[in-house]
Amino acid sequence: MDPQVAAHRLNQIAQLLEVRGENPFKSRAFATAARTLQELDDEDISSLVRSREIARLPGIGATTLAVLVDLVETGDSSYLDHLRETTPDGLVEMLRIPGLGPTRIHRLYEGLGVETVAALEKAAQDGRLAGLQGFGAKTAAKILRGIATLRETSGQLLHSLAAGEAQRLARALAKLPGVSTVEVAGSLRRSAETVRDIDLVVGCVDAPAAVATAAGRMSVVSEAVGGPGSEITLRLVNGVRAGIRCVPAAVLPLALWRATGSEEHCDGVLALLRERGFDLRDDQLVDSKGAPAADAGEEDLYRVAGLAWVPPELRENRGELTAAATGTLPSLIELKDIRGALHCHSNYSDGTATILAMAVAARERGWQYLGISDHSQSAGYAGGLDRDAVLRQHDEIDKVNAELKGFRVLKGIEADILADGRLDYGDDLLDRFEYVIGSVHSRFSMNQVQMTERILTAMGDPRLTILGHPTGRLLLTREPYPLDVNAVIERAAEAGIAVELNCDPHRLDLDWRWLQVARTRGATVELGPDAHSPESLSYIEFGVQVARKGWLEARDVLNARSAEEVLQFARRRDAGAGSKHAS
DNA sequence: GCCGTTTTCGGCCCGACTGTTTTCAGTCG
Repeated sequence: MDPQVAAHRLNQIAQLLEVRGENPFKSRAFATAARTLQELDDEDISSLVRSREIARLPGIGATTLAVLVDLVETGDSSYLDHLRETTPDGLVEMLRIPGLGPTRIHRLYEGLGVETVAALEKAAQDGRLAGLQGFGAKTAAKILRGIATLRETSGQLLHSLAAGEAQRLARALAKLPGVSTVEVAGSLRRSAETVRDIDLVVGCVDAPAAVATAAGRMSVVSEAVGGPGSEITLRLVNGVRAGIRCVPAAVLPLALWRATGSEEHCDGVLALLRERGFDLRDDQLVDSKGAPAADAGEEDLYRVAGLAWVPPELRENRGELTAAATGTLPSLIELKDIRGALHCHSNYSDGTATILAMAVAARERGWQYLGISDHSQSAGYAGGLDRDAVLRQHDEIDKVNAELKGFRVLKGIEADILADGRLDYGDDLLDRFEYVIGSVHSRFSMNQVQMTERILTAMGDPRLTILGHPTGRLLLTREPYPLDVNAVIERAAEAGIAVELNCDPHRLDLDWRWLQVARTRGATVELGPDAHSPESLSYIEFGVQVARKGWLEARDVLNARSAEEVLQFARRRDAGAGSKHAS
């Protein structure tokens, strides 16, 4: 039993309990157990479950253990089956509509017999919803907007989820007879933040069509739609769609190139090829006489087109062909360039681990420093630090630093940017931090003028080092708040403030399209894992991929610098603003 | 449903915002 599959089942139980109106803590207990499983590195938890050892993990108790035992022994959960049979399918889907929670979903079901999103839409349109006790016209309008968002985003997957699915599917495909290699293509290879489906290219020893047929019969497949012989579209058991293209191993590199896209980028390259008398036929590079060039790879293709090789992340037709033709492609940042992280939480606020545990995990990643930036006092929901807690934390950081040789923990804070643009502590306390991240966590419904003014005001504070998750978006669930991002980037470049690329896979904020702008304007970018546990330090890996997509080089990135340089960056800003005050 | 300074049941993230009500419930971060 794969822990991810088990976690998925527990989450399904949690959601069903929610919409059935059961004790919310019961639902949360299942969600907590699911999260515990998600964090396991094991490929298979069967023996852990059979020995009952898994019950020693936090959040797994008698009932969740019974579900896991059922899953391992029968491959299914009779409890989940029972819940599914007695709960309309549409209710769980409604949880994804912003502004609609379990209680109201339950009331709509009881009061109006609404069981599906379509029926909900109808009730919102014809006035029945607004007539229900506790509901009104504004709620109806908000729900209709929410349904529209749901439709736009349904079927899309976060990059992080899709990447995991793609790896699992690739491993399964690699085991089929006649398969030599499996490569991830499409928007996933281009490191898009969300994807509609997974594209894989399969290199075959012979008979690609037979491999495609076999792929359609794998156990993880619920439905297979055959393409023209060697192509097949799969719908997996968990609803994810995957396009599989099977090709002779010899032409894999160029088949992969084509399947990687984007279409506009490929069309541009092909046009240049044709200008020079070459073409691509059956995934082979051919010259004007139609003779195929043996073993041609991606590099050869670009070379023949008169271009430098373009990294997959950049293939979006946003100037990369011109840059490749003139030798001005950026030297993209790599994971090994990262020397530390600055946006991390500890158990002082809503993180799960101690400062020491976080620091040790960071050191194991080969980093030289870790900045702890817990929430500030206004963030009550996240256990924000009051003055005493800040002072205690600084003492603890001093102790950890004395203990860890050759590694440094930095004293940071993620201070809320309040509604009026002030940072969430008085000046004397703010001065005690070695750097300050400012983030918006409340009052999202301001208009663009107000929100821009609020953030620009915060950026006027000389203590602000980094602007955290600048647009507040949550991918597939919450739109960014309205903001004049151009003005913010402009100010960041002028004032020497770093803008964050928050690396949490749900955020990836700033958007990579804006990173390209930030780089052009000369603003520094910080890659923040926003880690709440040692494991989530790995979010930096998504961040680096997205930073590459935004054309960033190591020199553009704050935490690709040493701890001393980071502190200089923070201090220089302080000093500069100080002299301005004096004049 | 899970957990615990702790042995048996009460607490579990808590305050702001929104839209509904006219004092509060539901949702969200």
